[in-house]
Formats: sequence, C-alpha cells, structure tokens
Amino acid sequence: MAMQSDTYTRILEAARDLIYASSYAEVGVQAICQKAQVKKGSFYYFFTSKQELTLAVIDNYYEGFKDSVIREAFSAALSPTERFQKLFELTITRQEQIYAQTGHVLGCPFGNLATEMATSDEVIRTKLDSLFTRLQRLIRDTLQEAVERGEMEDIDVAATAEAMFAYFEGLMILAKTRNDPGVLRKLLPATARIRIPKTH
Amino acid sequence: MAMQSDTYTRILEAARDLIYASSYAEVGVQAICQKAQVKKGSFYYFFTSKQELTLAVIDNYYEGFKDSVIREAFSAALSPTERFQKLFELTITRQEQIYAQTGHVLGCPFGNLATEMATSDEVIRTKLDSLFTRLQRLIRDTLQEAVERGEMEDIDVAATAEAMFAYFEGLMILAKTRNDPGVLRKLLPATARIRIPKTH
DNA sequence: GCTTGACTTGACTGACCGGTCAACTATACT
DNA sequence: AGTATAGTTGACCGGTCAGTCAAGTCAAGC
Repeated sequence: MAMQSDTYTRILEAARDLIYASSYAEVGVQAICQKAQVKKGSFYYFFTSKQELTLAVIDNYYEGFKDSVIREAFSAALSPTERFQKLFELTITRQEQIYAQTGHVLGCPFGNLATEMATSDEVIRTKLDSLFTRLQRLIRDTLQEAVERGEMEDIDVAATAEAMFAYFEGLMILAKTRNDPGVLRKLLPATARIRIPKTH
Repeated sequence: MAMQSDTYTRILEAARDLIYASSYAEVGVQAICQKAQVKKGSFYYFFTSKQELTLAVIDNYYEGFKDSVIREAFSAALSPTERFQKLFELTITRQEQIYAQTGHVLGCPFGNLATEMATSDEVIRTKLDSLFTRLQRLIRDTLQEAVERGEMEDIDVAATAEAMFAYFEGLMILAKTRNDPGVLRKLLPATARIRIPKTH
C-alpha cells in the first residue's frame, strides 16, 4: 500500500477541510477534486465511493486529534484536573483560531458528521458511535484516576464521562450556532464540575 | 393571505417530517412535493425558495413545540423543579416514541438544523440563534424564579441556563449517534443539577 | 355570463450529482 | 529493451438538483 504519489493525501485533506467547513451532503466529489487539484477519475482510483472517503476522513480527523489534543492533554505527566484544563484550553484556542481564519465557529467535526448522518448512513453512524465511546472512555479513565487519588468523590465515572462529553458537544453546537467562540471561554471549563453520583 | 387550499400546509408538514428524519441537504424539493402530493410548480407558488420553506419549517416546529412542551412544562401551575421534570419527561417519551415508530432517535430538530446549516446559511443560522436564545430565556426565568423562591442557591442564572441548554442538546446528539433513547432516560434528568456559580 | 384571482399542471432549463471506463503516461524492476 | 505496476486523464452515464414558466382549471363576485 506504499503510495507513489501524494494524491490520496491531497484528496483526503481537501475532503476533510471542505466537509468540516460545511457538511457531507453539501460537498460534492467534484468540489473535493477541484480543491485537491485532481481529476475525478483519480478520485475513484483511490476511493471506491464518497462514503469510503468519509470513513477515511473520520480516521484522519481522529489521528490528528490523537496526535495533538489527546497526546498533549491526556498525558500521564499531568494530574487528572490538569488534563481537563489542558483539553479545554486546547479546544478553546483551536476554535478561536478557526474563527479568526474562517469567520465561523465550526464546532466538533465528529459531532457535526454524527448529527448529519446518524439517521441516513448506518456505517458512518456506527463508526462515529464507537469513536464517541472511545473518547468517553478516555474521560472515564481520567475520572477514575481522580477518584482513586482521592481528588474526587466516589461518583459514577462512566455516567459522568458521558455527561461531560454531552455537555462538551452541546457547547460546540451553541458556539457554532451563535458563531461566537466566547461561549466556550465562558462555559467549557464548567465541564470539569459535572458529577453524576453513584446510584445505590 | 387566507388560503383556499391546504396545499401550503401539506408541503410544510411533508418538508418538516422529511427534513427532521434526515437533513436539509438530503431532502430535495422533488421529494417534498412527492410526499405532499403536490406538483413542483405549486411548491414555487407558495414558496419562493427552499430556504424560505426551511424558515417556515422552523417556525412550524417552534409553534408545535410551544403548543405542547412549553405549554405543558412551563406552566405557572408548576414549581420550577416540576417544570424541569415535566420537560425531561416529555422529551424522553417523545424521543422514545419516535424511536419506536421510525427505528431512529432523531434528536432535536433545531439542533440538527443548526449543526448542518450554521456555517452555510447565515439567515437560517441567525433564526436558529435567536430561537436558542428564546429557549434559554425560558430556562433562565425558571431558574430565576427558583432562586427567588429560595429553592435554589444564588447562581448565575443566565450562564446556568446556557449550560443546561448545551447539555440538553449534547445529550440529544449522543442519543442520536448511539441510536438509543435510553441515554436520555439515564442522563437527561441530571440537567436540573447543573449550576454555574456567580462570579464575584 | 364574464372577469378576477387563487391555484394547478407538466414540460422545461442548465447545472450538478456520484460513479464508470477505456485509453493513456510515467516509473520501476528485470 | 520489455513489461508490469501505479497513477492519470477526460469523456461519458443516467439521474437529480433547484428553480422557471406559459397555459390551464376552478370557484367566487359582479
């Protein structure tokens, strides 16, 4: 699978950026090819369908996310509290930067795709669902560590992770709809204070 | 503007249902006309564009929401706490019912549209933004009443309303992506426990 | 009976959709 | 030099997109 040209990457990145900036349905293969400076024939040499490309785009997003946010924020060198703080700071500055560049708050690429495609493409929905689960696990493990360190009361870590994730995604939608990253500055740090107590 | 036929309404309701079940971009004027049993020419007699229709659809959604959820849950007859409980219960049963009927959790119609169109249609974004603000005001007023009654500590009611709204929307996305209304049963009631303290 | 205005119809436009394909070129290995 | 492999190209497919329009129906008001 060793590539001899960078066409695959160019298509992938063009698609990623275009879809993130608008949506799956609004971005056509033609537009992707134009941005990637590639002919449509080449597109279908590397991808069998637009759906397959989208799956690759999701992977690409996640890789980028892993190599930046996850690596920086969820580092063993940081305490659980510091990890959350770092996650918020990275998220806020990222959205602020995108806003400065494009004039739009684009929100969470996964949340955007999930909202758009969950009911119309089961393959993509499933992929995003397990991605969401993975991210919630990351939060849950951090919470678990905080509890074990005695830095947090004995909450329902799985449920709290879900709730934190939901709040995070909801704020992204709010910021996107208001087109104002200030919403995140003000309210994202409150994610860390969400608690779902254990049910006995 | 007195209508002599129900065509307008049929188009509006067909569009509302189709868009809610998938998305704005995925639903064509043709499909709407087919569902409404109307020829495309008639569509453009009542609506000048698909965008205008979408604005009407948003209004229609909101009217329905006002006449059911808002009227039932945000009644003066209920205490602030009861209002939230009622809101959650109505939301959960609604999504459960939709899931039973369609096999899909469809989430929040406003959140869905906002996520899809916020970056590509400024008119629709603005409309949804003010709608969001209106809904947050409803929550804020309820919180304010709870504070004044001494049933709640002296929190930042506006910020808390925003946070509650965000959490609500985020949970909808989670339930939609997992295609499981159980998420709402488990985590939606926790909305009422969110607090953003006053900054001094 | 005639006019008016409300609505309906179906054919049409040009652009774009996702996707296909046979022919072509450039490179790498033998 | 020959051949296989990887990648590229542009023309093409049937279908759908949002939107247009001239011609028609029909019921109410005069």
